Amino acid sequence: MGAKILIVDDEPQIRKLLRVTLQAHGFTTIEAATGQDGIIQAGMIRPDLIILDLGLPDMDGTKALSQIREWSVVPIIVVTVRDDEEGKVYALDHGADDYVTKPFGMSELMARIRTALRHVANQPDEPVLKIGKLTIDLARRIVERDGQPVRLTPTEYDLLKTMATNAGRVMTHRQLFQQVWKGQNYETADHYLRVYIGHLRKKIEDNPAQPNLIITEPGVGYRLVIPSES
Amino acid sequence: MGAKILIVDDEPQIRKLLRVTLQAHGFTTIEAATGQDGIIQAGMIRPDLIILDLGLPDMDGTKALSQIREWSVVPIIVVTVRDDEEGKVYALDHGADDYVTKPFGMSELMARIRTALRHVANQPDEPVLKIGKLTIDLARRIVERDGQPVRLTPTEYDLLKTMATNAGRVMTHRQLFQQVWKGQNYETADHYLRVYIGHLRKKIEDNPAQPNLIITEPGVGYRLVIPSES
DNA sequence: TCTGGGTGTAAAAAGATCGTAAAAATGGAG
DNA sequence: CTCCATTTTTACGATCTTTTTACACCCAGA
Repeated sequence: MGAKILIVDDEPQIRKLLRVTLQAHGFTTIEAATGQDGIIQAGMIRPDLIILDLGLPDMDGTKALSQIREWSVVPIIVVTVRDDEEGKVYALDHGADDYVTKPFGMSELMARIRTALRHVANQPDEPVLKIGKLTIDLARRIVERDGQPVRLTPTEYDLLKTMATNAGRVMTHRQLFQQVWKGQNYETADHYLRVYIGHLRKKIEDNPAQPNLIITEPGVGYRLVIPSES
Repeated sequence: MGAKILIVDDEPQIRKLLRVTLQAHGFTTIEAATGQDGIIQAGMIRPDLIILDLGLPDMDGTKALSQIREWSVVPIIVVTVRDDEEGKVYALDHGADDYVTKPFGMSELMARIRTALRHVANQPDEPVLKIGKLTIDLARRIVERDGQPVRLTPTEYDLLKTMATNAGRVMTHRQLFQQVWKGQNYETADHYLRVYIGHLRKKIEDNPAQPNLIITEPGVGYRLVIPSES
């Protein structure tokens, strides 16, 4: 996942424990020992989640909570030794997204972090390749040319995909063949390629007879040019 | 505020306690004593939040949790006597938004309810999909075409649901089969698909012979097109 | 001008996949 | 047990892809 998590706690051993565990779960961690520093870091780094200890030396943790909430909706999980119900209610009503009492189980905290992150779940951007007037949406398996969808057969699509993911680079006959016709022995290979390159050109080139997208490198292979070149 | 809250708990005295307290705070309450009834109520009433006891007589509470999560993003606060960490992690990772252990303080629960409601306050997520002239109400399990209800068998519905929740995207044969025929081995799979895609087309396409909703991507799978495309 | 490797189109044959109807099996309700 | 809706299986023709075959091309170099 790799979300950035800001740890605001004055006890070094707690910070270390959190840091190690979080990093073991694939998160990136930033640390702050004081409320003041925590607020600054929250503004600078823009973490995806904040773990906030209420028992800070320089200021009341709830103060830090309120200050961060003035401009940010980042999920904040409050972690504290105080177990009084009043404190929980206060923190939750002042913007905390969860409240965990020390000592807490690490796996529970991790689950609560996942839950909090889920609330702001904006699914990661889909990989969309853009090469000139060509758009290739790998997740949706959609190819568009000037916004118009282009119908491709599986082999055509695979071929275009491998060239697009290596756009600007020359792909040798052998490389293309092995990527598209997986695990078949190289026989009439470059003839297949010629046929399918032909199909592709007919479908995505303005003028298939004079291709300016799929360039042939004689004796070597083919190359999908990226727009800056002509 | 007046949010509707569904209470799913088999103990009448707990339900009463929750009902009285919640109503005192201005909430509207609905009650269910069993998991089965809870799931039905969740679909019928569309509560703004659900309080779910895991210790239900008729079914495992986590089962109910998962079922509701299939079509709804309503906040669910799990309330239970079980205090084991494993259970907490499991529930949180399966869609619960919070986990409170009995006995709990009422004011804390109220604060956690307010926090949970805050999360969905600014993202009204209707569990109703609209794709062209097709309307799919995931909560009520109702499909309409031009306002006319469409009768679907369970398998047909599951198939349409998985395609609709991934509208615009190509679903491979394998993906569709695993979603709809859960945990069966891939054998005559794509044949089942052909048959059921045929059924669906007959029921939702204007002209089943020339489908413009469920289009087949030969060699790959099927795609439910979203209206902007033709 | 002829020759030959590498290349580009077209269209055929071969092969795989797809759509439909309808029969057989399954399973739940009464 | 019987009925009925649904699912699974069977069968076959239609359609789409891939592979194969055929031939024209361009451009060196002899």
